Amino acid sequence: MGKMEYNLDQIDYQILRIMQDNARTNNADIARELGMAPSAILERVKKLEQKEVILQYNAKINPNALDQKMLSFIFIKAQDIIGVQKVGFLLAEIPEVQEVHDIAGDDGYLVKVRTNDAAGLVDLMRNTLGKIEGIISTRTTIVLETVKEEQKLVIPAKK
Amino acid sequence: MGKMEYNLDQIDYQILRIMQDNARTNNADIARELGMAPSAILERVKKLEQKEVILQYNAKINPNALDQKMLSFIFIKAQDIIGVQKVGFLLAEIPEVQEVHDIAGDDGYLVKVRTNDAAGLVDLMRNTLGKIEGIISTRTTIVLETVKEEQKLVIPAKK
DNA sequence: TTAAAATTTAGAATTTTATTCGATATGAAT
DNA sequence: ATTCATATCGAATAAAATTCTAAATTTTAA
Repeated sequence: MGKMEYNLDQIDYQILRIMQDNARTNNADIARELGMAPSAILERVKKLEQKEVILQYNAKINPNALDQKMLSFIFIKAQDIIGVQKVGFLLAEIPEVQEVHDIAGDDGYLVKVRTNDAAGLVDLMRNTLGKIEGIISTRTTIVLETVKEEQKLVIPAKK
Repeated sequence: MGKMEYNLDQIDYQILRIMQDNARTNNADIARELGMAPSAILERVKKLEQKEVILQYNAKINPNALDQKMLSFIFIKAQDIIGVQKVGFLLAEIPEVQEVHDIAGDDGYLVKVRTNDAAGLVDLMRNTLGKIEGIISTRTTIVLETVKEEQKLVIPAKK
């Protein structure tokens, strides 16, 4: 698994470029833009899904609309065996935790967390992180303002 | 701006919950699940878009499929005037930069960057970051492995 | 509490899009 | 050249989105 040829061509890239910007673009529009038939686009998209090039479609929701105004990054030092992310998996189970990265250096994790407010963060750290075995220490960085937050990848241009 | 009442009810939350998981779920399916008419769902979704509760729909693309195997976080100390993120905006313009956060503490930014490999990172730092005026210093954290990476928000449950 | 106004919903009609499928083309391997 | 696999097109069909109006519900104000 993971060992696979994706073999994407320029048409795939163009489709990905469009879908990355608006996942609800319909086949007819994509077809028009690429000068192809809608059915051909459909085939391509299905194949991209099947090959797990497109992993999922999601709606980006405004955190403010759900009153989630606080964003933090927490460095977590753990006593995990290298390569076995026991603590990592436990962290990943927490709904407020959006990202968990195993990072080089201080043998630990970098975790991205979204909460309503500072109280929510404190609560999470005390009641949820606090109960995870194997956490040695944490260091929290608070986000004052987010300038950019996207997950768009740079898609190779025509050669 | 930003001062607005979202006034979301349980039905909206349910719709958001569904759309957050799969932005291509059709109205008929949502309607069935919520016991409503498709046209009512359509109205709701349109309103959610209009109120900017739903910000956009995007396809999550597998970074490996585009050979982007390297993920890094860079702390950037800048000489920006507080509240005026000149450097922040310049960083946000870089395609490989997915996130730019103004963080508390060392008056700087936390930046999330995706490149093909280590060489790509070095190249970016030298040729792109290196040309931005006002950057005092950088500290880079390299991600060895990502355990979780989502942007899903915790949606309030029924009261 | 009641009445008017505004909003939301259902359901049918219509338009648009997705999907299927056979025919044709393209390309690589034999 | 022949076979096999893959892609595309284009028409036909199925499904979904969208529009619209009347009825129902909720909100507001009297």
